[in-house]
Amino acid sequence: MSQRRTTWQKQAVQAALEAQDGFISAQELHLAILGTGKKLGLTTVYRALTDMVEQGQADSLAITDGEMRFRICTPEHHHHLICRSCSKTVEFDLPGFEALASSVAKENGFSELSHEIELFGICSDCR
Amino acid sequence: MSQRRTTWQKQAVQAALEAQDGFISAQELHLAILGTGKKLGLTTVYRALTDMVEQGQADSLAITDGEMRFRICTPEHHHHLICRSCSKTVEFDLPGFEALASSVAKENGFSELSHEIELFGICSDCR
DNA sequence: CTGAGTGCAAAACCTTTGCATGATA
DNA sequence: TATCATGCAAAGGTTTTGCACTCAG
Repeated sequence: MSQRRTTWQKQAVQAALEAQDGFISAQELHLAILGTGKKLGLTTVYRALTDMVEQGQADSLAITDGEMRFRICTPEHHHHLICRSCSKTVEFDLPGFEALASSVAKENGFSELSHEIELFGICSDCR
Repeated sequence: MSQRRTTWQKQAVQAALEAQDGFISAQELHLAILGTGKKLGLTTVYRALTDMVEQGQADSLAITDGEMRFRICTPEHHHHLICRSCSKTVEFDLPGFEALASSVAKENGFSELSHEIELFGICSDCR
């Protein structure tokens, strides 16, 4: 597909994504990088993110707002509770949850289950 | 926000959505309605769906393909395993999963937890 | 009657693609 | 040098908005 050359643009995208601890959209990431003084095109951000997802270095998630969000793929197990109304995201830890999830995934022939388990609800502020 | 008048167009959208047993995009829903002989604008479908989501009559879900999907909100508890690669969706049942999910949601002040719990992975065909 | 709902077209939006230029190995 | 990557602009797709018209209440 390509030989994956190393460019400062790709490194900038990866660095900017690593600096985030949650999901971020391509547009936001682009602005964040521009904010650091580096100047690169939005197109490049999209292509770098697509590459990273293909190589398993990043996860992508679509929320109900028209933008796609990306996140660095880490071995950490994060679970998110996402507010359907304001998109506020809360991390939580739930022992046993992951085991249940992966067992059901295996039963259905699924592998590489996302470490991101997303639950959607309405948060207390929006209730 | 509005006085929610009853029109045959809204009824058609709701009926078409109820006829589906899974998620369907606004575009597909529009085509489905046109297929029944009824003629209405795509704009109206979007507005009807937005209304239904606001009133809690429908659930919306964004997958990583650029289209938003909608689904009638029923008391049934469905869980989905979604393939990150081909978007194939498998329903599964996992006793105890829901209890865990709702308990963690309550602990974090979240209510109206979605009955749709989505797990993302790679299915056997795409592995 | 009155105003919310509809529908068409145009706008806005995010994302992808084409192609010439610039940079990497 | 030979490719691959970048970046701009344009295209592509979905969703939203403006506005005159229609219809439910």
